[in-house]
Amino acid sequence: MRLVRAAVDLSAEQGYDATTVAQIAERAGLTKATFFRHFPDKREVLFAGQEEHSALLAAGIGAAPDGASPLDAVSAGLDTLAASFTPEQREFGPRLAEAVRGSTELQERGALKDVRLASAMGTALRERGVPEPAAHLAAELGVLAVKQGYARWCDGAGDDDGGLAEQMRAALAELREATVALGP
Amino acid sequence: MRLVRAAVDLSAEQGYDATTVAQIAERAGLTKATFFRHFPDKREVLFAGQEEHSALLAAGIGAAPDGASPLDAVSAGLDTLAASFTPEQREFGPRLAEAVRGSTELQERGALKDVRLASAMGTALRERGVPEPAAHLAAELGVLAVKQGYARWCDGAGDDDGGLAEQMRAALAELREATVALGP
DNA sequence: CGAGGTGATGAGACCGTGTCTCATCAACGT
DNA sequence: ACGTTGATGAGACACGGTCTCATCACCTCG
Repeated sequence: MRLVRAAVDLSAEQGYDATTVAQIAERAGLTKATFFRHFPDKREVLFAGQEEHSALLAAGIGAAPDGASPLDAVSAGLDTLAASFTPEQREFGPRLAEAVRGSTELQERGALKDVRLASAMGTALRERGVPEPAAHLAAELGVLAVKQGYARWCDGAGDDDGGLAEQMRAALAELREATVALGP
Repeated sequence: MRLVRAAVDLSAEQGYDATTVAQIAERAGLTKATFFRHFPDKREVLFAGQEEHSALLAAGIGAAPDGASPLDAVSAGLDTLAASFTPEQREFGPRLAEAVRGSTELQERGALKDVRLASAMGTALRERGVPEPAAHLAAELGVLAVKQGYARWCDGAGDDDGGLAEQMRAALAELREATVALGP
């Protein structure tokens, strides 16, 4: 979408906060009113399409084999999610991260997206019979794995350290192992 | 603060989204301009004073004995935080929760506050020498313990099931035990 | 007691976000 | 050619949030 590209570019040039919706629309050859027909608010132009991530994670978790442990199910969710990412999104990641770094408004929206992701995973796990607070916990690990795995995938853009799914699964495994170091 | 009371009352009556800053200020006998001299934005009138929570948690974690495990340190942070809560905040909790339930705007701000909390705890743990990703993980457990412990404390308002610190520590212990149920 | 300083407030202009309504225009099938 | 549909533009509007200037109470110092 031209609007997304315009928003990312302008945010890189002047910062997200200093960029107005009118500017974004103008650079895309449109007007403010049209912008809001495509996105419910200004922040969403950079975060659009994340409800789908929740759905994919939940689907993957639900489709995991019956005997799978909670973290196995989460891992299956990660695979399903990772499969939906395109190479284009690998370049978008760092640009978004840079914009978010400079704007509390975007950090806020990002935090909400993460909460929604965790909530979706928790629900999917509970539907598998995982009790609380294990479901909550596994969901939280899942979110951390998604974020860290995605970050590493974006970083290692050239050198192929494996696909996104591998990065996410590796991150989850590390988190799993770290639980034993938490204490008595 | 009269402004806080006015904001909570109006949010309960009409919902937070349908409440304007001018209304809040008017009910408090003030004006819009004065409202923004006390709070940086509309959301903050309901979430004010949470930077202090981060500081208290970090202080408690930093002051934990040298041999303490990461979760022990978190537990010490919970104690320090819990000690700062007043009975008045026990009644405020459910009212805030109700307002948040009806407003994505407030959910967003709440999510950001949680992220900040986790970030502060993670930093304090890293300063104790806890490596990643254990520090991140312990911080996340800490946030869950704070939220769940606080919720239970508010719920059991009349019947004294123990203080806030006990509720938070119990929640943390449950989370700790749940880690073994996550899978291989 | 009066002059000057300080801090909190009010008044109101101003810009950006987000919503809404009405008009325009191209594409489409009939 | 006609009416329909969908995307867009134009502009009014309410609200959030910032800023400047004026007012007023209070306090201190001479």
